[in-house]
Amino acid sequence: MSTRNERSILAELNPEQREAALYFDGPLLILAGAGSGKTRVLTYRVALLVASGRADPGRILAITFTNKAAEEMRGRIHRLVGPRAAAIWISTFHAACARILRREAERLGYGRNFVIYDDEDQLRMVNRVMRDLDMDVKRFPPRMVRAMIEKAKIDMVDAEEYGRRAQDDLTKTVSAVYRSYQEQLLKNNAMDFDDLLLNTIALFELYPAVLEHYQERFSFINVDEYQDTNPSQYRLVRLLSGKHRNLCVVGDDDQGIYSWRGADLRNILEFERDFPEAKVVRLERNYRSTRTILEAANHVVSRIAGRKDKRLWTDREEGEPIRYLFAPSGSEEAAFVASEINRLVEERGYRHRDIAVFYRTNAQSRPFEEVFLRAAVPYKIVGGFKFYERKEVKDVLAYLKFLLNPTDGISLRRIINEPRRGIGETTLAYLENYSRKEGIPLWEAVRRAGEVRGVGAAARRKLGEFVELMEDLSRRMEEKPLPDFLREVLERTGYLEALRREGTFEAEGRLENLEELLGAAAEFFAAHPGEGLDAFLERTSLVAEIDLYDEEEGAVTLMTLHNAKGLEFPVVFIVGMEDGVFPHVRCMDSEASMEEERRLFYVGVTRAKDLLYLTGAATRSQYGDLRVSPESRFIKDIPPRYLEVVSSFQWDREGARLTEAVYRAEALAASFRVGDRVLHEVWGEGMVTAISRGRSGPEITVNFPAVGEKLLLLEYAPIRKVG
DNA sequence: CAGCGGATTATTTTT
DNA sequence: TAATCCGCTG
Repeated sequence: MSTRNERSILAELNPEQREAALYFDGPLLILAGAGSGKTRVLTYRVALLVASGRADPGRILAITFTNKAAEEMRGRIHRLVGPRAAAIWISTFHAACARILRREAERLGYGRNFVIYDDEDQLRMVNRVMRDLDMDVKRFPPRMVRAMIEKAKIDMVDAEEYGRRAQDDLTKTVSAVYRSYQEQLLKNNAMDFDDLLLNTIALFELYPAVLEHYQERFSFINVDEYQDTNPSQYRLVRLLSGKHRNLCVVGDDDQGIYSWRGADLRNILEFERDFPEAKVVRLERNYRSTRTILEAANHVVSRIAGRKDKRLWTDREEGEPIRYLFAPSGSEEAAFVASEINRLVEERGYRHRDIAVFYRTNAQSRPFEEVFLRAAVPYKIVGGFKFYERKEVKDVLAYLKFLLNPTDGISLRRIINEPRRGIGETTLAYLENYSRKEGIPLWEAVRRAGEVRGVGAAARRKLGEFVELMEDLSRRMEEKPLPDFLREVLERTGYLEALRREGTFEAEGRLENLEELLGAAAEFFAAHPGEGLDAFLERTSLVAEIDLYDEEEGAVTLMTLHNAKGLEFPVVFIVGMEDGVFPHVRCMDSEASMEEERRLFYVGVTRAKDLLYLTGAATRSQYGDLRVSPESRFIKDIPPRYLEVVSSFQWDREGARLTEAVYRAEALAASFRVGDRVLHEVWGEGMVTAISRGRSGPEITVNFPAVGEKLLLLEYAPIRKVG
């Protein structure tokens, strides 16, 4: 195994990169524009710390935005310095906190095998708490309450504080739920995502000796994507770096796109105020994009107020113009993208995996999937239906969480009657009531079902069987290798059996997913021998969308713009360029959120190396209705000299054929609204009750007093608007 | 208690 | 449109 010395590592950096990678005396801010080699600098910096002997690998902490980024960085550092890379802490904030809490949580009253609740678990808990408190869930929707609690946590406002600030009915309600929710989580030995950060902060603040231990331990701290850190992450960074102040943050304020999740751009904008002695290095040379793409990107963000001044440059060639199409309809937009992809692959030698399609919201992937299937374009979607959020996967994980931590009532509730074992809502209500009254975990109440009033003989017997099964499985967990144990859980609980019996297409898919889960588990335990079930569960809770992305596959990648951060592709399509879609309607009413949308656009544009396409559609069918939008205002941010406008009728083959017919009907559809009065040649006057999209094109539903409601194909219906 | 079907409702981005 | 919820029935 050959590892690299300091000199050969440095040879691969430009002067600014080298300056940043070699600065080890106190706080350092690296302002790194898109494509400027930011990850490279961070990687090399850590490698240099190790290679030069300046820091023991175990005393370096590197925080990345996703697990995938962490693994990539570890791989790259490994290539530079060899096996020493294994001792470096490289992870996301959440994973690092989870790791610390595994060791220290008992000080806060949690067991060390606490479980991590995801959004869905959280919502269930909020629901349960609200029901217990007899709250009006119509007036205060649990989803909203959950979001408000989450917001409070992001701002580090605890239940106490929230209660003091509560003014109106809504905040008072949320305050009561928040308090009880937090109590329940503790009782269940569970933490939600935000708790991982907040509890770590609490740990450090309550136990100065513990803080000191970790301050000592992490003598070099590096944080990537610093522009997307939130207040609690900021607090953690301040705490950990408080002693040695060897803190290096890397980021780009122009790429801050997570303020809706609590990220605060001030963290990066005011770094120099926080650390007056900080050194600042700017990386402005872009190695990724053509000059056209880069210039366009510069124009997109140049109008944003209060940004750190920087201007990216490149010595790459000018490149081809950005192609822009505003299609008559969503299906034509998709058809254009598909035919263009085919052309790029057949005539210009691009591979499918060189190409990406970005959109604002996950729901926008559908029309592309449909057209890609028809046009035989291989594709894969990042995000959307998340593997670890599928019902069957979550069910099985709930079994494991429960076996590991029987105080976890949310998981128990989830599995106690899944598959159906005749333990219904009524029985559960008795049990939950009992557990609340006695102050014992739900599981304890289940075991004592005999003493619980109201539980009938049949239910009691079924509960007894369930208890026996769980206790037996819990014993087996110790004895068997974990992958085998997983299969045993699936078999003995009857979960697989129930799915097999169902025999539907859907059940088949679920079975396949479970096989995949077993495979993932086997893989995990092979890669991490000696790790337990808790480590596997932690991994499954903290995976991000992008972590599951594999760039080796020969397929076009479809993903949201948010997921695209940090990636690059030779060819990029940004679709749905319409006001209301991108920028999204919900962001158009405030200046701050419009700026964030603009930064999101900037992120998308700067992913492209050689070719960039922007496409939009005048009409789309949405929620069974036809919606009409103007082109995105972002298009006007790009000087026309960089754009080549593609006319709707310009493209060839399938595109052209599709267009003619669809265009007529779509335009027609756009001219009708629900509530319009129309005149039919035969049936006379009627009122439009719906406009929809059928198999053979747009359809219109009209209610005629004479003959009732009729569904008509717009293209052929002999109708016209009256009045 | 489970399953069905009609009604209702939500539609941003995710660690 | 589609996914979820709710209430009714067997």
